[in-house]
Amino acid sequence: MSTYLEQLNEPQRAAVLQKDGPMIIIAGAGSGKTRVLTYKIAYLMEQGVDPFNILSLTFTNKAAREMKDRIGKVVGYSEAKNLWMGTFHSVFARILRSEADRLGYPSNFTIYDTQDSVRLITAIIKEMNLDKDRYKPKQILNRISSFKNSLITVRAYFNNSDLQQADLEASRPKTGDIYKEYVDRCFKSGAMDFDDLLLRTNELLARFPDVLAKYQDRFRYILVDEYQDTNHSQYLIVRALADRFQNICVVGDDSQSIYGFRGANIQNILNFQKDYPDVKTFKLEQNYRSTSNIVRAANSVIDKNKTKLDKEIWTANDAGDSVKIMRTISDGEEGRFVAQSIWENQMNHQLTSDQFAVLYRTNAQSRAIEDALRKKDIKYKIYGGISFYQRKEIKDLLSYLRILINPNDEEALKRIINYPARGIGATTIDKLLIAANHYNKSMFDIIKNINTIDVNINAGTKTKLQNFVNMIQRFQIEAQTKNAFEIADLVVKQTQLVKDLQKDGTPEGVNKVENVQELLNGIKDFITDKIETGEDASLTSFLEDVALATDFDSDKKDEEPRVSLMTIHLSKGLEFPYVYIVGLEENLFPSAMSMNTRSELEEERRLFYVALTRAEKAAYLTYAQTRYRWGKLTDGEPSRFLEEIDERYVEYITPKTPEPSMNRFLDASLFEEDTPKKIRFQKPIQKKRKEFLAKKEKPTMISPKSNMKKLSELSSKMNLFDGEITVDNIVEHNRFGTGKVIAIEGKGPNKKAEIEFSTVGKKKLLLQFAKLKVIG
DNA sequence: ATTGCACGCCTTTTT
DNA sequence: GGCGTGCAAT
Repeated sequence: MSTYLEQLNEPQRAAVLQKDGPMIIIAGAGSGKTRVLTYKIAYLMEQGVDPFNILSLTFTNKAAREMKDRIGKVVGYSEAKNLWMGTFHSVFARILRSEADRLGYPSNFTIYDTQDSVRLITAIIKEMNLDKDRYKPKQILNRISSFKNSLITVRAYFNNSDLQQADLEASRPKTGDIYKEYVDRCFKSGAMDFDDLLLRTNELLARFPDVLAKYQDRFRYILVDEYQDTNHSQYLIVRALADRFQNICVVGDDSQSIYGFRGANIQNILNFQKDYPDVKTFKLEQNYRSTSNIVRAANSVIDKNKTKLDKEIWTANDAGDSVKIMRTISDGEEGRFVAQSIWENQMNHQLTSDQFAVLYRTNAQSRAIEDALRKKDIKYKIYGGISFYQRKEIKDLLSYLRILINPNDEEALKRIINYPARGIGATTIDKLLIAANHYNKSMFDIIKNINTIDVNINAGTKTKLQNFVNMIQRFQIEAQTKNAFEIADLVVKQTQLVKDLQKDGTPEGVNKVENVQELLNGIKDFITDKIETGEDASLTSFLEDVALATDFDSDKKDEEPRVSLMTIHLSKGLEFPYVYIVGLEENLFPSAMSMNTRSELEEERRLFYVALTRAEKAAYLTYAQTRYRWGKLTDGEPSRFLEEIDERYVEYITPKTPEPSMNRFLDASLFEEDTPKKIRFQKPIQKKRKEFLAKKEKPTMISPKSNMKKLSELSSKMNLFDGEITVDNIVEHNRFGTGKVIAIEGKGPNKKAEIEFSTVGKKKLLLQFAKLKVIG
């Protein structure tokens, strides 16, 4: 018997050794799920199953790579390489590419991201002369997305009077027409959105029995991780593919189902037994990850949910510290508490930053945490949020590359046809769109034949369009002999894209140039990487990677350790020794949008459960009594989840604030700066829960006068207050070096200084953001 | 056709 | 507090 089997506990081993037939593994948080999946695949291969016949669907591409790596260690890398592993989206994008012609798509179809989809829908709403306040593009996209994930095609929609009635009652009778136009336009553009990757796969398997048979035969063993988060569309794909051999193994935890909003159907896991009556069920209930205080605290909360499978998570680990609950006065103080606490834990226990994670409900919360960490000089990395690839300058360059591959890509074309400005304005684009719709051709086709088609565009503009097409076609020819990096580099040079970014001279512009450079480097790395591993290094493959990459996939190693900042959703599947969960306030977590129904609230509770069970050694839960939201100060109540934790496992602590903060400028951080080493919280105090949660600490008011005095004293000491900077000052900027102030303009937050830097020349900087130090 | 500014909406969460 | 859109000015 292989040695790795000895490393498993009883239920884990049983799950690994169950080779054939349908099975479900209910895997509690931290119960060694990945280990089981890894060994299970290794075991299958040892039993003579060809890796070509194994399909493993994971939640992130990174998880797939790591698992492949671990399997490689057991059975050999050359064998493991042949496994099909990846996310639903990336695996089926690959299959769709090779079968695209069946569906009338080009094999190099574009993948539209959410931004592309929203822009297209916005355009359609405008073209249809509909009120964009009534038809909110994002809302419409969500609705279309839920149609697609339930396999409701345009035709199905128009055959379903209930759906149409619902849209009519919502005063959006044209929803179906928008849906139809959106689908048509995507098709004409040779583009699929995220949901299409699943919907079209279903279409492919349903319409072409030979294709279905081919993949059924190919994927004799199918494993699906995070099964609780699959939606109906994914569920149908899996069921179709597994239908012939029925060797289907799904792994999941109903308590960690947190993607209901994007169509995940918890029933998929709850009803698995109904679909496969002879299913074997395994339960992994021993948690190896966390202290028993954390496990018990988490259990006590999730027990409040009615909808759940029967299981009891337990651990043999030590009790460990209590879960700490911390009340702070503001979101600013919350951030400083987190930073201070991380710093102390690092000092006291000799820990590196990568042992810490800060988790929050919404991306917007990261700001306060970032500010505080930066002030303490603690390195961090943000996952999610606005991704690198969403930035305007990056999307613009990528759009050029997309056009080379697929000239029909309408969204890419609209982005770059007049960027950098070449005198092709909105009016011209509108005319082109109308012609494209009229002749049922793509916009690019119209432009290509601009001289033979009857459009009301003047000769000068026609020449400009001609030049544009010629340029694109030149790139296309070059692309046949050059690699992705050389092409991207050529595009940047020929279009003068960087020059355009440079000419505004602002720090933002500099940053954008750096981003473009980073993208070029990224393409270079991609190519080297793929050539080394013998994989597809084409531009198409790069663009697909970009479209489907998650933040974790680009995770660079050999960097210095950093604190991880991310939403709770993104933290699923990860673990950290020290976890801070911030913003535990009513209307934020649970979210105000999710408190209307029991099932929404239960999903929020599962989300909290996921957050808490990320922690190995210690968990800190914080909430703020006031918080800036939409730029306004708002009051908050402690989250109900705090009260739901069994009191035996928690402890309340209060930050010691040296001076109550009066406003943003007179923030406590100003006072802290020179005493960072002092331990800043009081010893943990156990208070009565109700009393603690109910107590409101009102900041003591300082009279505005003394306030201002204190402020200016401080600022003169610390060079942080913009009032100090005047003409002729010599200042220091952390990127541009030293310079002389030439002029000051604007006031309040818009106050700018014009500075002559010795390195980069004249710059206008917003004092609010440019952390300038007066040095003379 | 481009630029600058005011306004409004925004924030759940992601492939 | 931030971004995109729409409108007015040039």
